Amino acid sequence: MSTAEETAGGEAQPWGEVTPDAARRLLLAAVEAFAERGYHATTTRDIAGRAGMSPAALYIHYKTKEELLHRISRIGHEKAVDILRTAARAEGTPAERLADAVSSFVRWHAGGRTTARVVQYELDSLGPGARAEILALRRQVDAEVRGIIEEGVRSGDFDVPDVRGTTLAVLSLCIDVARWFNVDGPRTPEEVGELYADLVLRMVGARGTGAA
Amino acid sequence: MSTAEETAGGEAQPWGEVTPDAARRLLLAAVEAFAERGYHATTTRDIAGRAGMSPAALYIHYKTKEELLHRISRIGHEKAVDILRTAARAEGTPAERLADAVSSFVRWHAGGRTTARVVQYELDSLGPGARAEILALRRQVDAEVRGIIEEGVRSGDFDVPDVRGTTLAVLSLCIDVARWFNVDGPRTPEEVGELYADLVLRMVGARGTGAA
DNA sequence: GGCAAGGGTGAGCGGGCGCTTAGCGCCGGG
DNA sequence: CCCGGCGCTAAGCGCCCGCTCACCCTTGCC
Repeated sequence: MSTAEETAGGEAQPWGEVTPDAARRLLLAAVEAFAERGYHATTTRDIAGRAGMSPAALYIHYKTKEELLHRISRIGHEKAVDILRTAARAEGTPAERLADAVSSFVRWHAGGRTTARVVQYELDSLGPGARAEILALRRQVDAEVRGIIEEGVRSGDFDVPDVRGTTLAVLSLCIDVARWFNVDGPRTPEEVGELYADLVLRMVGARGTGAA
Repeated sequence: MSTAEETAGGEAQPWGEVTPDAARRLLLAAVEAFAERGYHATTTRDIAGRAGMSPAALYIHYKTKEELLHRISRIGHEKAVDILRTAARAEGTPAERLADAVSSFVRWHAGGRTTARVVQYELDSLGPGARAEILALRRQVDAEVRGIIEEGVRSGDFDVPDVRGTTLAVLSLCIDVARWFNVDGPRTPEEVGELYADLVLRMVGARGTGAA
């Protein structure tokens, strides 16, 4: 709520639940570093330095460097599922709910690009156990979007020959925003969210909304 | 042309132009290793080992590990520009050319996922000079696709309110294929190419083709 | 005021990294 | 038959990595 919960990039995040304070600062520093240089190119000394602490301090709160990535990834994926679930369970036509889901999901990827980058692109750096846990959350993400599209097809609002493939494409489009979005670029997260909601409605052949 | 130019994954690549033979084997080994584990997590010992050589052999043909990535990235991007340029300069309606460009670009990302992954996702691991060179090639990629869309808008075949944004979305969709495509999955590169060409034609509001 | 507990530090260990160097075997030309 | 050069290897250098350990300073309870 307050600006104290935002990073320099202006991203409000649900890191408030992470305690104690030093652990949260380390997690935030790790998100920044992983997003900038990638997990493997980031050193524990760099993370600790960004958090204003000595290299050894990291190991008081986290067992390994990988635990940091795991924690970040799980919190991020839970947030993603939450965003999509909220949109999917809302009232309104399938088209309205799909547009809402896409625009808020895109806003999250663009506005919280730092976090989203780590969440979406550093999955392979996790060990087998942690990766399996995250993949389960990803299946939930897929299921929420597919649910909206299936409902639109049943009600006749959408025209989609390949539901699974189209779901994949819609999610892919949203996720890739984290790769190319630039905070200093010409578009705001809100503008990209609107544009993408429009494009997705076209992809599912929605009648009478957005697409002329 | 022959199977000798293909990797175990079955990807035919233009690595034929790379000589001598040992240099090509090292480059191929680097592509595989970078795609599997990422640039920073790959060791020069691993690359040399995959090519069946000692660690020191690498430095006879390449000055640094980064030069390997640079070479791979440039060859890959040149191929990408070539694919899109060929489709853009072909004969036919804008819709036909856009569908062709998307389906062949997607086939390249899916079929040559190993190479495409390195080309699309390891850009940040390059130094400033090399990155600038590659970014110039990326602008050519963008220009080719934008050109087709602009032409379709002028001729009235397409309905696109935001040409730059839609171009970005189309390319983003294609590129992200390299992230999620799985050789052992249910879809062939050709099927994904067709599906995506259809989706893109819907995104640009193409009249009378593909989208019902 | 004594003291246990816990967050923090400085120094450093073992190891693996990118890269170098001295030298070996093979092969074509005189 | 000798030899120069090239492709390659074995060994290893210096560095920095993830992580540990012995110790310190603050805080709250009696």
